Amino acid sequence: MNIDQLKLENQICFKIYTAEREITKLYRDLLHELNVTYPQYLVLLLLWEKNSLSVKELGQRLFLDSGTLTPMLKRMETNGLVERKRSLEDERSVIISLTEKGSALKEKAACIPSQLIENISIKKDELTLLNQTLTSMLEQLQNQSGK
Amino acid sequence: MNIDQLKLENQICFKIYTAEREITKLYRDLLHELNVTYPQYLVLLLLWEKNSLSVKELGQRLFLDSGTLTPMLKRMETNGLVERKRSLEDERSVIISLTEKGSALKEKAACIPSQLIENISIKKDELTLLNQTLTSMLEQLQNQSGK
DNA sequence: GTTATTTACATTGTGTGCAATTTAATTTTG
DNA sequence: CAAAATTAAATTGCACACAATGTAAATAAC
Repeated sequence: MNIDQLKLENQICFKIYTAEREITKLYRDLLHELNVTYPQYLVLLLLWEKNSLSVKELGQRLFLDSGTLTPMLKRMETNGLVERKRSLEDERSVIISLTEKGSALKEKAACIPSQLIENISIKKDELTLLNQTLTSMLEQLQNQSGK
Repeated sequence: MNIDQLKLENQICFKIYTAEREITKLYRDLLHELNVTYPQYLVLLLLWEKNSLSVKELGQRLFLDSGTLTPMLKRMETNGLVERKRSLEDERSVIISLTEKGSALKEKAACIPSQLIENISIKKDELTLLNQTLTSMLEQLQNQSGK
């Protein structure tokens, strides 16, 4: 094993850990006006595509479990962004749907992806490459933890 | 703005967010035997290099503030890994140093970096490139938030 | 058809992560 | 040197993230 790999600064995992927090910080500023957190914004992104989704579906898309989602969705309900209703077909399932207010936020949020890219200011080539590398890394990781 | 950028799956930030959690999960397994969390392991990495550091120095290296570090270091103290002492030169400063137990963990942890790389199973070229890209991205982000 | 198993959420408890504020020590300023 | 400003930690409060467990509904097994 290379001795340099023991140095914190050279560890890819520490970089990803740090990058995640820097990005969340950036989103915090951008989302401040909308009064939502980054994980809540992710939920909204999915609901803006498809007006209602079950907790299970949200969890599958975001890789989050009910221990995280249930309290988060309750906070979003309290803030008037979503509704939570038991499914009629399957009483175990809870359907999350956008309220008018939650739906209306979509317009306010339209500028966020471009603002974000601007702030990251990464070259398009690099972005594509980074995306590819992370995608294959994620596949590895998620297959492994699935075992 | 490209419409595809609105899709969750294409968002680089979501990938980084997800990768961070997958990596932390992987570390959770690897660190289970040592009975430390990933952030605690990061503190130990720094202390294994230099036996004692102030909370401020730890914060600068890890980009964490006292609100995170103070309770975390107290937990590590409770678990017998570190000691916390006020600096004699500057009473505002708290010096964190390794105990025998904390020091001894280094050997047990020696195999972790290689195990991790194995689990991520990324090509060496890709790893180098990923590291470079994240490094420059982090510089951008950290310069910006410093403003 | 009843029992066993599985499934979908909810709950509990622990550990970050960070904004905002407080406290005490040190530096800087006038 | 005394008052003001700065600095280093600690504290408070909130929001994830997740393991472990509980609960009720649906499905599978027999």
